[in-house]
Amino acid sequence: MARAATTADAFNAVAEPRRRQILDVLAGGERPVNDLVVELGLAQPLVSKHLRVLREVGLVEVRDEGRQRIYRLDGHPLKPIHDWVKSYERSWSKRFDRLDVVLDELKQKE
Amino acid sequence: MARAATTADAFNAVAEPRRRQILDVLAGGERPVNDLVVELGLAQPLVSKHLRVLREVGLVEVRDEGRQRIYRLDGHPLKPIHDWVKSYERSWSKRFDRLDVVLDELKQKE
DNA sequence: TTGACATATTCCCATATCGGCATATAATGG
DNA sequence: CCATTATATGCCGATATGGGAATATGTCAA
Repeated sequence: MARAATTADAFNAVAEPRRRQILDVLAGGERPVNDLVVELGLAQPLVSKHLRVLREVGLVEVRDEGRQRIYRLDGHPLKPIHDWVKSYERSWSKRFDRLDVVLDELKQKE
Repeated sequence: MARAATTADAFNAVAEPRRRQILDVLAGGERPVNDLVVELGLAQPLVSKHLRVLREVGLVEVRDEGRQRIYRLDGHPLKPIHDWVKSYERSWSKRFDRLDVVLDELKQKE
């Protein structure tokens, strides 16, 4: 056995910076491939490949329009990431730090 | 040029399921390596390697205690992930769907 | 010191990945 | 049909990766 496939889920799809860039552009509205190529300054085949990965995990959808293919964002697959990360929010949030202090004090008084 | 390093940031560190498992266990409190080995049922060297990646991105910290090394969670590096993903929340949240409807209606009335 | 325990590191393999280049496929305009 | 435009795919090379096995390092206990 060897390395496990990594492009098979949203966590991995999004771990690649260029794919996040693509999503960030698409967040501003749907785009044909060439717009992405221009905006990101990447080679066209590279963009197509990244789009493929994003498609396979459901983060983008395509629609044919003449000879163009319009890509649109679908953020649903990001929800599991959001949920997982959110459970660690106490680690960095000042709000939670203060809450911990209060809870500790309460515990002292018991 | 070729493949870019992927274990160098939190996005990638966390893209590996077993590393998320490790963090999930550590979320319950600090642990020596062997506890992780037992709880996750992984080979010890493998756990040490994953811990190394997590250490390098700052997601865990170590403390020596006798012949054990106690690992502790530090969630701070997760904040950028949280922030990035959060900006896509409208994509899946029903709340935001309803907000969009309201905003569209307001726009109609102008 | 010696031996047992706890952890990290090294070497190796199989494979997944990103990027470049060339090429295939597909739709359109003439 | 042909040329052009738009996109996807295939192949290749370099390298990163996860896991296994063996071994190194480090610490304590007797």
